[in-house]
Amino acid sequence: MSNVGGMRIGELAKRAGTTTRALRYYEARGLLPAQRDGNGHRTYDESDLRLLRQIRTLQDFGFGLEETRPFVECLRAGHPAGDSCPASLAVYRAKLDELDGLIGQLRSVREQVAAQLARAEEARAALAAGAEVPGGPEPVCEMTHGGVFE
Amino acid sequence: MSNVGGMRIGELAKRAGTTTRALRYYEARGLLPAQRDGNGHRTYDESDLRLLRQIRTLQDFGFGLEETRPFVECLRAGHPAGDSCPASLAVYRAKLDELDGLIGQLRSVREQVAAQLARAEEARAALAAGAEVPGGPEPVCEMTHGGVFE
DNA sequence: CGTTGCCTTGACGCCGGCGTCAATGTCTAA
DNA sequence: TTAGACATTGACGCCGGCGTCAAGGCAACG
Repeated sequence: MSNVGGMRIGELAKRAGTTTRALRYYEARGLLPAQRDGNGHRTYDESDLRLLRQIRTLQDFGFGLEETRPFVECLRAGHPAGDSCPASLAVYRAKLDELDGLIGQLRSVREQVAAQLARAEEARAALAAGAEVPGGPEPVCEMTHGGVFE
Repeated sequence: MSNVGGMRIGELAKRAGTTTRALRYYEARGLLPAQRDGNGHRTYDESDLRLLRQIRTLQDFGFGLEETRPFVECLRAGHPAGDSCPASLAVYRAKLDELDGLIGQLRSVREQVAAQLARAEEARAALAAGAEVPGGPEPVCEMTHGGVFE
């Protein structure tokens, strides 16, 4: 059943498009344990590659490492896909909620910043117009005039 | 011109809704320098409060400390508002771009996660339907059945 | 026999914005 | 006098996901 194609950490890293440092980190976190050969070198097989790819995919989507754990365990349990298990689906849903909340916040902030910008630009336009009027307000500082007083 | 109402760090922090630690941090960053009294205690006046409020407002909007600097310097230069200066407007615009990019990314991720979730749910529905058929696929593991094999 | 190349563990660095001690000083009220 | 409430500087901790360096081991190749 399990593939015999043992590879070492460098090769696995390359094939998954990541680094050996990351792999050791995953192992330290208990996310991707490795077999060892006679020299103490980590040994991985094809199924490890699948687990690792699952991790990487989720990471690229912005999932935290802990959030990938259910997917990895699901795969290790023999399921056809990392998201074949309820726990994985729960993570999906939680992430959707999180994203919705975040997107909402960011849009709100964006609106307010845009409003501030518009207001400030208008104020500056009003100032410029006032400057054209004889007896307009005195110049405010160097930053509004390109370092004249610098 | 400058207000005589000298207060110490604790009071300023309270009035601005922040902490003394933050104020010392801002000073260390050169963002909000303070006068000292005979005992080496920091002394602030009302104008410092205005600067600090500008910083806090922007921070609440998600601006980094360095991004607040133009606003603070603008105020210190005597302008009526922190965003009366071109440099501040530039920060506004940069932030808008940043937010737009971020929001776009998050929406893209949201769509893909939603699609994955839909796909996975459909797959599970198909599995369940298959189980009802005589001679359906064998049960996959404990995670799909509530810990039967646990 | 030396060099290259892969592997090992351990430990510190980074980023941002402070929180949280620790040890010490100063002023004030009872 | 003593306690309490304020202040000071210095320094380490945190979070996440590694990067990067250090010091060493083992194998294969020329």
